[in-house]
Amino acid sequence: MQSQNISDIIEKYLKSILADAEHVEIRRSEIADLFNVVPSQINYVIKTRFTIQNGYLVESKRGGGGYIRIEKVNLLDDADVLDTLIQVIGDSITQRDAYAVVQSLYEDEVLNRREAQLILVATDRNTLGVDDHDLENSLRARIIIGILNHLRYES
Amino acid sequence: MQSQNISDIIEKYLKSILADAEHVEIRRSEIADLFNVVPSQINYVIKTRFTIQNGYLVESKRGGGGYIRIEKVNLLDDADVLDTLIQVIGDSITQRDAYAVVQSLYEDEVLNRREAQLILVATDRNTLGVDDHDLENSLRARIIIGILNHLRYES
DNA sequence: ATAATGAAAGTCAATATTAGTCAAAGATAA
DNA sequence: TTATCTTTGACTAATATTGACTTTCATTAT
Repeated sequence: MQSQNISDIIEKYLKSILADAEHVEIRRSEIADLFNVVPSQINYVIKTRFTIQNGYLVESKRGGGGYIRIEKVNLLDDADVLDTLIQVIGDSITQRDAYAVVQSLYEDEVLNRREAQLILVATDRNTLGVDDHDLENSLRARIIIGILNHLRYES
Repeated sequence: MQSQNISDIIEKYLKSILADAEHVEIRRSEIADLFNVVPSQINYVIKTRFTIQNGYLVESKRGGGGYIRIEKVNLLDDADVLDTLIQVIGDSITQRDAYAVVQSLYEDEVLNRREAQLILVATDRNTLGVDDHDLENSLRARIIIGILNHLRYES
């Protein structure tokens, strides 16, 4: 019923491998062949679904023996998660990236489910309801960063 | 009582599916074709008949493989209290009044301390950081109302 | 060594495929 | 009649797909 588009299916495939392994290493053209899409669609999937906001690191190499390697990283392992995230957010963030950030915080148990939902609602496009996109994205960044900064001062 | 208009019929159709399933996931154009109406009429039906006040959550995605998904949720007992608050807030609220609203929700145990703090941070004048006071107050109203609407149901 | 070749992956913009918005026109009810 | 609800469609926005062109790297030939 769901995931009718190929990108979602490829995403699930890669994540199913990552569920059992530390990382995935693919040959772009092989995955493209496997799902009958053009190679550059793999880049699209990675760019939209395996960002650092989502908690993934991607590295690759071109030329003979080239590869794309995707690794799931745990933000809590970093010296300071919140600082890292705040840097990544900067002064503007899209709803999609915000979702990824909040999801990562939930997975790392910085936020519980209810808190994560609250933040997503507060920063939802429709909630903010401003027509200027730049303003919307900067408000979202301010709200999330405000909350992240608050989290570091409470027990 | 006869309710012979198409919007009512589409409403009944969707609700009959929801009687047996947790949620419905449709392709807008398919339903529009099925009932011989323009696609945007589906939006009209959803907007007028599947509101959160009636206990429905709606989410959608555009682009290839896009969909509209309607989910029936359980409304909580607090729902009418929330209605009252939403009315009181209207389309603008000062930081001081917002504090009072959040405080009372905390006292009524609708929110715990951490959640209350989150909301106050998200709607704080410095967090929002807009110069225009009217805009600030209306953003604050939208955020709090968005959250109150979210608190209506069990997720 | 250096140059040429081929085998990868990357970029980007055009196109395709959905859903959303809004306001005008039409229909119905009060 | 008038107010509200419904229907329609033109326009907008978001997301996905595709392919031509570019860049990088390893290997082979000179």
